[in-house]
Amino acid sequence: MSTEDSAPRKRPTINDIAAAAGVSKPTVSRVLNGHPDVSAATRHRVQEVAAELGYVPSADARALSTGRHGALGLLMPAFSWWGFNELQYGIAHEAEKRGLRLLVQALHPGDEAEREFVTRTLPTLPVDGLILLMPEGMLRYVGDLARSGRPVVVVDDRGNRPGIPYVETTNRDGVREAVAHLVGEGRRRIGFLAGQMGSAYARARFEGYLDGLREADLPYLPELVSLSEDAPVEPLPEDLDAVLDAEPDAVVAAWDEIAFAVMNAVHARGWRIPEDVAVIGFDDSPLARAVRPSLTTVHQPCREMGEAAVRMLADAIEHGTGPANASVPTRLVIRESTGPITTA
Amino acid sequence: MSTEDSAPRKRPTINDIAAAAGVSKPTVSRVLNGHPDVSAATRHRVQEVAAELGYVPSADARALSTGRHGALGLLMPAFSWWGFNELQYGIAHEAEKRGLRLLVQALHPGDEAEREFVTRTLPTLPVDGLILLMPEGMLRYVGDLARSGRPVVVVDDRGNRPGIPYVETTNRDGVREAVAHLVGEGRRRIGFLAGQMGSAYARARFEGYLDGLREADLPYLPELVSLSEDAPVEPLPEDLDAVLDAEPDAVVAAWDEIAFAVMNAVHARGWRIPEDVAVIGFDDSPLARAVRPSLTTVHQPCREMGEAAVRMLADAIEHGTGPANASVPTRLVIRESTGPITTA
DNA sequence: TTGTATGCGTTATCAG
DNA sequence: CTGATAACGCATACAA
Repeated sequence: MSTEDSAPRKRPTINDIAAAAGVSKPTVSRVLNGHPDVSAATRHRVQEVAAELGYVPSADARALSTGRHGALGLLMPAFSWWGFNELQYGIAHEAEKRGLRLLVQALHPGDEAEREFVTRTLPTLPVDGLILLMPEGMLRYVGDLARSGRPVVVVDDRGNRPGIPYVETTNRDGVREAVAHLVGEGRRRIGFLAGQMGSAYARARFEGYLDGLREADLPYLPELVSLSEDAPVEPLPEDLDAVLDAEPDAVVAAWDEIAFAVMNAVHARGWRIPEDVAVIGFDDSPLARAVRPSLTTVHQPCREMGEAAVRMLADAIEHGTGPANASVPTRLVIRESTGPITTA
Repeated sequence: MSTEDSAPRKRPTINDIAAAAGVSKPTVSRVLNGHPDVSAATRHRVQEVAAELGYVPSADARALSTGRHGALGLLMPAFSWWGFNELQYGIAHEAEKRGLRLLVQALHPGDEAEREFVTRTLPTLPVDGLILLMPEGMLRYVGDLARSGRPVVVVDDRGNRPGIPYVETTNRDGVREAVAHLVGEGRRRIGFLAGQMGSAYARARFEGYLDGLREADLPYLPELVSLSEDAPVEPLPEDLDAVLDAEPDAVVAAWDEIAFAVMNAVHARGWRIPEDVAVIGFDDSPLARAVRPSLTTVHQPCREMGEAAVRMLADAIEHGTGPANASVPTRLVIRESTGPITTA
């Protein structure tokens, strides 16, 4: 019905525009790239013709000519992470705003695969910069990454690499606020539970706990704290029990998974949440909202972290900016697992 | 310490290789692309020199020359989905195996944004094919997508578009098996709960329920079923209550969220799971494992679905294969919410 | 089996 | 302000 051909013809190039507009190729290029030194008349004509022809630039040709790919790469680990979806959306969104495409590269576990990746596939990626997501083992190679000539940003690095810029969240402050919230509800025996402490953010959150106590002039009671140096992600059941034996009226968990374990243990003892003991987590993973009672927790702004990472990377690509980390603020999300204390 | 320059020199091109190996450019190209008509001697020499120089091909140049980008695009919706991480990992993995890169493009909600996307940014994407993930509103434009000249595959299309190949899971069979499992545990009054039925997979799962009943010679009891035509994602509380009032000894939920709602309602009545009533979900979302009791559910193989999508797309790109859908098999994951019946 | 010439679509350099 | 011309790195006819 319309006048368009249904057969998808060859895409028009700047050559076609040039011919149709009666100007030269470079002039078209200048117009399309917004260069100032073009007469208003020709600029107008060229734009008109370009629109009429349905011109879309060739990313590949541009990349070849400029030496820049106009894209950045996201290296994703093999394991699933609750915040990945949001983080990537933030990255993709911010990248698009800046005219950058997003290339995703899956990382494979295992030494062999990592080495192979760094030496073989990494150099071939047509990207101007890299975002490395919680690389775990990859961290050993992060130096090589940086040396590959392209700027690198690490998101939520566990144990920051010197010289590599990273994006984190306000781990310390977030927990401090959480403690303050509990104090405001009348809690005085506030416990802290963490699993493995091998990461920078775990230590930061513990510091935030101490800050919170200090701020409220509460004493540090070792029996209310478990840092399970060598435990897996969650604290050992006996450590958890030990803390509960000390009868806290609130527990701050270093991350949500721990909070869920706490809630189960508390329920098992027949104690009520939040009447007898309040529970606060960290992350605001999807589970936090779904669990009963729903979990008050420190929201980790994954989408914003992704955006920040892209901003840093884009700056580094354009102005060769050096390492300048970013710390995206958390936000306390109050749900059902906290509330005024009821127990004597 | 080593002999390498630390200053990242200009990347070597096939020109450099040609010069160093004393052959011509095209010869190098042929060797690198595995063309047969090259003498073993030169082939060897070229490969040696290429390795020595640390040559990596330029994806951009190759794309420009061949007219193929060697990449495929994943269109991701703005909302979070529990299976996205796994799905994308499957896509990325399979794409890499086939030497394809993965471009991720975020979709923005809203009519204006969608139209803008299809007409402006979509044509510029340097990809040879597109994977469209549960596009919701985008479905209106899926025709335009296909007409853009590049093959398109839809993952988990709700209400399949004619002519557009899609990847789904065995919704019908999965539920049938779930029912069989319940029957095997002695359940006889098996209910079925769904939220909105506007999607193809919801209807398929209901059919599976009917299949299961039929297979076990169980009667279809309308009072045990709620299809809430116009409800939101979860069924209305009154519908749920109505089904429970009919005293089922098991409930199959069309997806996990519904199962969680069922579990809460069952607990609220003081009934035990699974002793009094068993519950089975569909999806195997992360919550299913975390909830107490953990949820028996039909596992939806997101990673495999991603792999299948890439296979279909790659075939379509290479051989221009027409629409040939894929159905990836589900797997029943038995956890605590089912078990032998105890109630009289 | 190998080399020459040319083209892919764009930007950059340099005259005019 | 504009237009020739070259260059980006690679692949492909075609000729040798």
